[in-house]
Amino acid sequence: MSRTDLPSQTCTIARAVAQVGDEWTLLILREMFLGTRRFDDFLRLTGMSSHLLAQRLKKLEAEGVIRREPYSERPPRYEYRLTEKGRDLWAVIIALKQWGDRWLSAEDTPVQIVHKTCGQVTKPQLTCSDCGEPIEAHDAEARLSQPFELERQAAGRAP
Amino acid sequence: MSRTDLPSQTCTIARAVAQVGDEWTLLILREMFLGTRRFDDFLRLTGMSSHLLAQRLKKLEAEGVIRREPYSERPPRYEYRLTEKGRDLWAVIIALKQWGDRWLSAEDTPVQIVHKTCGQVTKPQLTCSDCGEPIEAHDAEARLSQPFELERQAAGRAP
DNA sequence: GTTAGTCAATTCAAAAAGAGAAGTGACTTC
DNA sequence: GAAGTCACTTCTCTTTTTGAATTGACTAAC
Repeated sequence: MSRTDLPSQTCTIARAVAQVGDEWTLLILREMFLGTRRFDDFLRLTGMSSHLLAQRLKKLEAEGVIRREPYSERPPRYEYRLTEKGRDLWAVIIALKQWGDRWLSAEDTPVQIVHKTCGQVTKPQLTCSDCGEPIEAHDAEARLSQPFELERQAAGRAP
Repeated sequence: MSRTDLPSQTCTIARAVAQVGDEWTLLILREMFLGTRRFDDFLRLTGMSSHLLAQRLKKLEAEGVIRREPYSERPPRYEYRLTEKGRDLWAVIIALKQWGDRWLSAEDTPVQIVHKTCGQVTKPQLTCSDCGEPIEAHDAEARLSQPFELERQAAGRAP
């Protein structure tokens, strides 16, 4: 199986990975959340090649994660903005950031998150939607749906 | 700049992306959190090539995300387990899952998360560590450290 | 005591993706 | 009218990925 088959999987993690789970896409999203909107700023700030950037922006637009908007007619100029679907990826980027801050940083974190509502610097954490307590890997148990369970048992075997 | 330069960046998101931000690594992590431990189960359940799997497992081991442990001496057999650093990536995988469930799923979610402490099916959400309220992109403001800000201004220009 | 099977890989050739430099077109500013 | 900006596209070269086959150290079945 190749990466191009990921979108057709049942697993929603695999599908999410197919849409945004590569190095450059994640960096583009980081820049989006830092307020970057323009092609050459993405180029400059991510260091990726223009070829790749153009390709990824097209893919993200086709998926509905970002939209391309003219901000000048003459000369024709475009900028890129997150859609609601795109903005919803914030949790993914923040989760990566928290992990990076904890495990990969020598000094202080390069980016702090301020919660506008309460005004404080915050370290967003995952909490249970039911009881509100913070939740980590060992507090949780995964329960597979029956179709998904069957699909997994069948995987990799001759039919 | 190539992907191989990502680990040397100041940004902890870029560093995190360099360690775990690719398609197959994210799928391996999904399997880890579902309890998969053995080489051929990863092969079967992710559909990736054995070459890639061996390579990624080595990289993750070198980074300290997983560890390789013998579970049988004769014949020599190994299994892979998450380290604490690896288990801490749970938030990333869950964030991807929630996004996938919301935006990419036709039917019910294939995987439910049960909070062992309270016994309920939960949809983990990011909350502010200070006030405890749920937090999303528009509630937050990024504040860059000065060194990082300067690095960004300098990026892509001749020195 | 062969023969088949399991598991954890490694090897190899072909195909796909990425990197880096250069070029393009529609303008604006000096 | 020359130079610069922005949003790309094109080109070649290199690296990575794919997919199939193979290996080696065993065990279990006949």
